[in-house]
Amino acid sequence: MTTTPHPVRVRYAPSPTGDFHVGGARTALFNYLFARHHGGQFILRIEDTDQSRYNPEAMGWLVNGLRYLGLQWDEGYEVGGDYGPYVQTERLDIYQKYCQEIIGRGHAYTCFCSSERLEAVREEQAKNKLTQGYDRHCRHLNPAESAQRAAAGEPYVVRAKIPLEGEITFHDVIKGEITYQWVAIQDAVLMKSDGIPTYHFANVVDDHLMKISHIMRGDEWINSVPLHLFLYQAFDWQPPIMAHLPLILNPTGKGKMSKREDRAPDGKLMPVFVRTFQEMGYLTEAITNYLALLGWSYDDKTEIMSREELIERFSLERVKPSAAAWNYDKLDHFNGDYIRRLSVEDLTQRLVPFLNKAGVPATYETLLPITPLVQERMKTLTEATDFVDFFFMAELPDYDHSLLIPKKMEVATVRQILTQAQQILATTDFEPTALDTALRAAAESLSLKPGPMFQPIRVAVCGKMVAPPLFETLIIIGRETVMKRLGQAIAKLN
RNA sequence: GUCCUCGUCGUCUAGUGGUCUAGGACACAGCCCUUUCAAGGCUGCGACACGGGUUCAAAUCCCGUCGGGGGCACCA
Repeated sequence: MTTTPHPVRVRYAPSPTGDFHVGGARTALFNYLFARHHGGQFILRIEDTDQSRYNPEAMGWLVNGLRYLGLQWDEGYEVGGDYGPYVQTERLDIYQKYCQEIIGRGHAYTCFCSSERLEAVREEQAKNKLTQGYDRHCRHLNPAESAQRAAAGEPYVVRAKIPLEGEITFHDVIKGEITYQWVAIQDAVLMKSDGIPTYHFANVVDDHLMKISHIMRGDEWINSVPLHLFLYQAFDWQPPIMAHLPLILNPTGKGKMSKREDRAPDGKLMPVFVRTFQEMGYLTEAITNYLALLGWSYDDKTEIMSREELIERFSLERVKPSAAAWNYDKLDHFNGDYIRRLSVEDLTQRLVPFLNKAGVPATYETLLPITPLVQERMKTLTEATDFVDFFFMAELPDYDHSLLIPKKMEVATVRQILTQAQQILATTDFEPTALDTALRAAAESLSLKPGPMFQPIRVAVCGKMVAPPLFETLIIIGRETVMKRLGQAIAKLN
């Protein structure tokens, strides 16, 4: 087996081109768990070598997302460290230096082909159904001559001089042994014509310079490993241990998880950005636990695990090689579970901002007694609004009077129920046992079961069919408001 | 197309030659509890892609087929 090098240094290296995606979050989480498990360093490096796709909002989304997920990095962007800078565009001179070195070592060459020519080559290849790729047109140019042309200002890129034959085999901790024929590998661009390195080059140089011990990244990168290994060899560097994480697939299992937030056939939003999950009220603990289980498992039954347990138990050996489909239902279940595990105080505190944002003027104090009534009914924090809004309204919004009438019940009966309720609630102590006794007795006197008796009262007081338990609700709302709403309901029936 | 890779219930997974008439979770169905909705309890439905080997014995090893996913940019 692979011995784990010490110290363990792993990195999450996103590029600031868009919103922070759950796929990236899972990669970051695995790196984080691995680092913590081994007492190593978790590093955040920014790979912003694509000037054209740079999105100024991306860094904010990233940093907020990582904070929300509780993935504190030890070194890197904003926190610094001994191997900085950690933003690639601040390391351009470093790449230039190594670029000259690899050319000098004869493992890379300058290429003067225009993008027009490259496109033409590709078109020709496509037409003849040949393998796509650079035709190595400039590979055999005389180095001295090339240097002269470059010095004269002719635009050029630098390409890897990939071996023309033979094969390369490497070991991936998750996937095992993998072999590629060198012929299948392109003479990839290392340095773009604007002097900025490509991902491949910057990534290898940085991982080496930053003493990265393990590379954990999405499976979509595995095809670039031969190129990277070529670079390590060219520089005579020791490559890190590789671990390619299984991809996250769409809920349907078809294709890698969408980069955009679409709606399901039933109209429900299917979030994919960390920020959206946060806004919808998914708990850090829940989403993190769910994410950990996408591709990794501890045993045959344990699913709910605290951060500490995750750190203690995580290992690359238990990461599966096959892709996993995202399951919103299961995430919801986890979130509901974690919500129920929260103390009433904690949940109340977390709920207030969500309610306020939805326009419900709840405060910690006013919400505290209500929280226990709704705690076990929520899957997400945003759902709380529907359960508690009527507690905070002076006037109930208009609702259809038919809601007051249970199926198969006469309007006259409903009127009776509400009138009875009015009489009882005018005098009975607002205390659970007293209410229970009085209202059940009333039901019996009307030859009704408690259910049908309570339903019209619930609707009258809450304005909706589904609401928290009745007696507790009545008590919190208070006699005065209850009496008023009962009166309004009766009026509605006339 | 080509290269790489994956293949256990609908989904997430346990399983590394016998303890598997394949275990758990989500979802679904039924029942119980019950003042609505939940939560909870119980039960059920439901899988080793297929075909060949190897072996006394295969979900587990080998080969092939089929199916899925990913890559093939001066993007990462």
